[in-house]
Amino acid sequence: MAETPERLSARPSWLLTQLAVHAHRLASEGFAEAGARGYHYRILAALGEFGPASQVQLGRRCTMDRSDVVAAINELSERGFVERAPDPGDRRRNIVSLTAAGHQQLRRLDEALDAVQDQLLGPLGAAERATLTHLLARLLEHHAR
Amino acid sequence: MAETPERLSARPSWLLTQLAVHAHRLASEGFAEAGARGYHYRILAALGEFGPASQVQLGRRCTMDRSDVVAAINELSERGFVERAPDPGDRRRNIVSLTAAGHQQLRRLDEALDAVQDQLLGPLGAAERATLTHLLARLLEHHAR
DNA sequence: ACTACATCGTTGGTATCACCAATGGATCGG
DNA sequence: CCGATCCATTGGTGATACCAACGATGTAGT
Repeated sequence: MAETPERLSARPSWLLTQLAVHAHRLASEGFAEAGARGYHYRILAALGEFGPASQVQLGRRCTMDRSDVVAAINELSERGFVERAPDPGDRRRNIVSLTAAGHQQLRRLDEALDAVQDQLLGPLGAAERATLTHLLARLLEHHAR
Repeated sequence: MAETPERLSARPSWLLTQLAVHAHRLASEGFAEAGARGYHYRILAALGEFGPASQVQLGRRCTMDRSDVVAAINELSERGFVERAPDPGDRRRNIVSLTAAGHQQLRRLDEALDAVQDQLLGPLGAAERATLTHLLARLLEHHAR
């Protein structure tokens, strides 16, 4: 009983979106322990890898809308993880950069997210994980063209 | 430029959730042409495959919260796609069933969703699609245990 | 130089999905 | 018969993903 209709369970779009729900839940739980959420991690990750950036740049790198970047940075700066400074070369822009506490938070969230991968991929062996990752990466690149 | 941080792009949870965004967008566009959304399709699909059911049953089969089932059925019944009738054998329950128009809408949405699968899986060959589907199905079953 | 256009941050929305708590009516176990 | 449970419903919340519009600023065309 409580069977899922085959119309759903046989379709890749269903498998993908439903599994994403579980992935999102696992990640959210990990982030919540550090008082963060997905958008915060994206911003911190982009700053940690590419260095200080404008908010539009962050939006592009994180696949986030500009308005959502504003809110995320507000929250991150309230907690002292990032700093906003006016760009002297272009006064329309803000330059957002990581603080020391921000680096620390990023490392913390990194660890939490690593644990999530294992939970998510659960019963899959190393070769299967690689296959899945590769297929997903190809598809994502195709759709993000 | 506009590169995605490797912390994100290298993680299966990121690939999965981001690809799910694309899948959801494609499906939503398909559904929108018929004036529907995901929850509506789930309910129609469950009714079409398993026949009339109570709302709790529908919630279990569609992975939906009871309160969301209420709202979806309200909208579906306003459009004449489903009917609510009291269960004579248990007056706590409603028996929800498909109308003729509901069957037709289900077929319509089925076609739209089939087209979505092709768009979603884009560049993948048949064997790759099967591999991906199989891996996703195994993981989903694991998490839905 | 002046005008038209584009860009950036910001505000203030909307939709979808997922989930939770509480209520009142109905049913069932003991 | 009474307490526990089940069901539908109401009324919320949070996260993600969007969109439109505004003012300030910068750039390009003429």
